[in-house]
Formats: sequence, structure tokens, C-alpha cells
Amino acid sequence: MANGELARQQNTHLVLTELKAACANCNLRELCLPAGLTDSELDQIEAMVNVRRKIRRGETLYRVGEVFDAVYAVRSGFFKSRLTYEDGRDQVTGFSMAGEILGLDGIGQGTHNCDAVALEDSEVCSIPYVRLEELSREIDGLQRHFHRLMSREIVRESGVMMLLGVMRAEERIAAFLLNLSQRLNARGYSPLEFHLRMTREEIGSYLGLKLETVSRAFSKFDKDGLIEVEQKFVRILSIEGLKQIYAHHVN
Amino acid sequence: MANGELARQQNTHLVLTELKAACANCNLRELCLPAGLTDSELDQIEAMVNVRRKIRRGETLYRVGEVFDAVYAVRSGFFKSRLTYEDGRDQVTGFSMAGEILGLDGIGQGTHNCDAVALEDSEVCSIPYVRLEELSREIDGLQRHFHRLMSREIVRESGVMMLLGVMRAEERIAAFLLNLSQRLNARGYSPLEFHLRMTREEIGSYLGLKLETVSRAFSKFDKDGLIEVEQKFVRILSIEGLKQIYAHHVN
DNA sequence: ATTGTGTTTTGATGTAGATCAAATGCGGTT
DNA sequence: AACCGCATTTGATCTACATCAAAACACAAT
Repeated sequence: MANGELARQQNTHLVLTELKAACANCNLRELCLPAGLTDSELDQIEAMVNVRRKIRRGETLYRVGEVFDAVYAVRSGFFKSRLTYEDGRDQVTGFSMAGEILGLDGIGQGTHNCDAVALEDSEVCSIPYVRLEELSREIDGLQRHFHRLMSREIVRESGVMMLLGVMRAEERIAAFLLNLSQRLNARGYSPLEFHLRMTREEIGSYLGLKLETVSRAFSKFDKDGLIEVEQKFVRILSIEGLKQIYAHHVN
Repeated sequence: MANGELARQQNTHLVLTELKAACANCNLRELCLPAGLTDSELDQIEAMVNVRRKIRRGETLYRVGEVFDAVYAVRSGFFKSRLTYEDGRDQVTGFSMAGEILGLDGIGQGTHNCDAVALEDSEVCSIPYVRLEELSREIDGLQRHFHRLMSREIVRESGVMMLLGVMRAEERIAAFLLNLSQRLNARGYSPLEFHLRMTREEIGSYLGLKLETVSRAFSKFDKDGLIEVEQKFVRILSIEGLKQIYAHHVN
């Protein structure tokens, strides 16, 4: 492009102000950041969040074995985290949407422990870990917030362990749909109608099921009037009905 | 006892000095604490670890819903962490041995998210979370160490997710034995001979299997000359053989 | 020693979900 | 419009593990 240079010059200013004002104006602020920050604390935090990065659908934010030096806040888009076993079998360990933090698994060994793959064009804020360490020594609320985020990830994972360890196929899928619904709701989206960003196979991998089993459960829920499914579009007709799926298990 | 009072008086001094010197002399120090602490930092940390608590076999260190105010370092003994579902089904989410940290799940919501049950008479060091927050603002190494511990717990759990999501029964059990072996080895115990502290049912719950399946796998491994099992006693005859169990899966 | 209680082993049978297979549908490319 | 590659659905069959059942064993209490 002939006017690429000009465009870039104009952008320089735009990008800088955008970065400077980023967190204060971000509608995901209450998800990413602790409440009750002073203006100067917010300034410090904004200075720390120094890079926005765009990830195209299908590309990875990081991969197993890469050096860990930052955690990421999802600004827009959708990710899966994936662990691949030596023989090629893989396990989706989580799905991340706007306002959620990715990369916490890397702190322990200093290298990333899974792949984070964008399931749609996405944007993340990059937060260098050494800066995060420094700042959380200065800002009590940030320290605690960060600890909470890690702890919640531990709790989330033990929930998945329970799902994989004790629930039956339809229970897992009902739980999965309810969880998605609730997270979308927390972000101001409809909890009753949404587009799945992942394939049946990815859902299956997350839930420890085969894609055919996922598909059959969707069809069954549809037939039973609990949901309407059409490809990736889902409408929940009965939250209560889904909840009951895993309430009346015969032990 | 008639001389209980006297014994307690003598103990007062003993206990205090024991606490004062606790971490510096503790043989689990390199598991619990960061390396390279100065003497004064070590003093501060020792002051923070202010309570030793004994938990009898079968008793709980904490339960779901209890207020979280401390994390615990296992000094001796063995614990399971357990999540109970509304209908009574439960999932063992982990086993903890000396030098490991319990309770990290509580930070997120301020209440414990699982039960921690002693599988044998055990002792823990109690570390009040607010003191830990304060100190990790002052001691960089402690902050990082704590973050690492949490991150490793996240990684451990995603490993279990893979185990539950993609492995077959015998693979899970081989992986379980190898993991135990490796952790015992890191603590100076024999990696090849050990006593299981948990029942077949608890192993099964952890691995998403029924106790009969666990028992059958043990018998099979024994018959195949990979291990010797006699009740809770296990001798590993071929580490390599166990590793191969989950190497040659037909995808 | 004896009784009781809980754990483990082993066998016989059942089943939830995997696997195999084929048809249908959809989005992107030429 | 026609084609291709990929995702999804649905049916038929298979199988790994669960379930059911019973015996053997370990350990604690009396």
C-alpha cells in the first residue's frame, strides 16, 4: 500500500493513547482488575499492560515448552487450552473468553505447559510477569486479586476433575452448557442464546467424550425440549431442565 | 495423668524453641521454602509459621465451606483432598504428602472448596494467609515461590484432567504408581517399595475408576511381573514396564 | 480364639459410550 | 454453479469398564 507509512504514523498516536487509557476504560475491568484502585495505582497498572496482541483464528498465543514471561488477559475472542500427549491424543483443558486470564500454568516451570489456541480472531493484553510481581508487591489489592485468579483456576480445574471422574455423558454436557451460559451472562451476553466457538470434537475432548456422543446428547436435549441446536447455534429453553439432568442420578 | 501440668510447663519452652527453629532445621525446607533466604528472612518466615497442628487418621484438616484463613504445609503424614457432589458421589482430587501445600483452593472465594482428610496420623504447619501476603511483599523469593506453588498445582490438575480424559484404566494406574514413586523418591524414600496410604476405592475415585478395576489392574501388573502387590504394600519391579503401559496405545 | 467390620480379590454379566460407517450439510475457492 | 474439505448427524455394532455377587483376607475389639 502506498499510504501505509502515513497510516502508521497516525496510528502511533492512537495506539499510545489507547494503551494509556486502556484499563480505565476497559469494559472488562471488573473481571481483570481488583476494585477500589486509586487513580495512580490504575496508572501504574496501565503502564504494566504494555502490549496488545492480535491472534487469528487457529493461531496459538503460546505453545508447550515456550519460555513463559507474561500472562494474558483475553480482551476479545475465544481460546482453548490444549495438552497433547506423546502419542498424539490430546485433551482440551479449558476454554477462555473475554476477561479471563491465560498463561498461569507457565509460572511454575518458567515454560508454558499447554498450547493456547484462538478459536476465533482474538485480542489479548499482555502482562509481563516480572512487572506483575513488582506491582503486586506495591498494590495490595493487585496481589490479592492475582492470588484469587490463580486459586479460582485451581478450583475450576477440580470441578472439571469431578466432571470427568464421576459424571455421565449427559450430565457433563448439561454442566458444560450451563457453565457457558453463566459466563456469557456475566459478560452481558444472553445466557440463553449463543454461538459455540468450538467444534463437537473440542467439546468432547474437554469433557472426555467422543464427538458422536456430544452430538447425540445435543440431539436428545433438543428432542426433549431442553434446548434448540442448529450447528453451532444453541438456544437454551429450560435452564431448570438442564440442571435436573445431573440432579437425578441413581447412585 | 497426675503430672500433666508439669509436662505441659516443660513443653512450653520446648514448643517455643521448636517453633523458632522450625523452618531452618526442617528437612522439608527445600520443598516448602525458596532457596537463598538470608537468616533474617528465614526468621521472619519462621515467625509466620506459628502453629503446628496434629490431625488424626480419618479427621479433616478443613472442610468445604469453612472459612479460609491459612494454607498448610504437610510436615508428616498423608492427606487426600475430596470433593463431594450433591448426590453423594465424590471425587478424590489429590493426595498430599510431606512437603506439599494444602488449602490453595480457598483463596479464591475465602472459603475452602474441598475437604482435606488425613489418611494417617499427620502433622501440618499452619501458615496464616494474611501473614503470607505481607511477607511475600517483603521477600521477593517468597512471593515467587508461592506463585510457583500455585502454578504447579494448576499444572498438576491439568495432568489429572488428561489422565481422566484420555487414558485407559491401566494407563491411569501405571501413571499413578509412577507419580507416587517419583514423589517418594524426591523425599528420600525408596521409589521402588512403598505402602499405599489409601484404599483401592480412593485410588479409583482419584482415577475415575471403580475399586474392582483398580484391583484387577494391580493383579494384572503383578502377574505380568511389573510389580508385586500385597494389600497396601507395593514393590515396583520394572519402572520401564510401567512407562510402556501408556506408551503403546493404539490411537 | 472369636467375632465383626471393612478391604481386597476374582468371576459372571450388563451397559454406557466408543468405534465404525455412511449420509447430509456447510463454508470457502475457483 | 460446482467442487472440496470439514463438521455434524444418525444408525449399527463392539468393548472397556461398571455392576453384581461371593469368597478370602486383615485387623481391631472382646
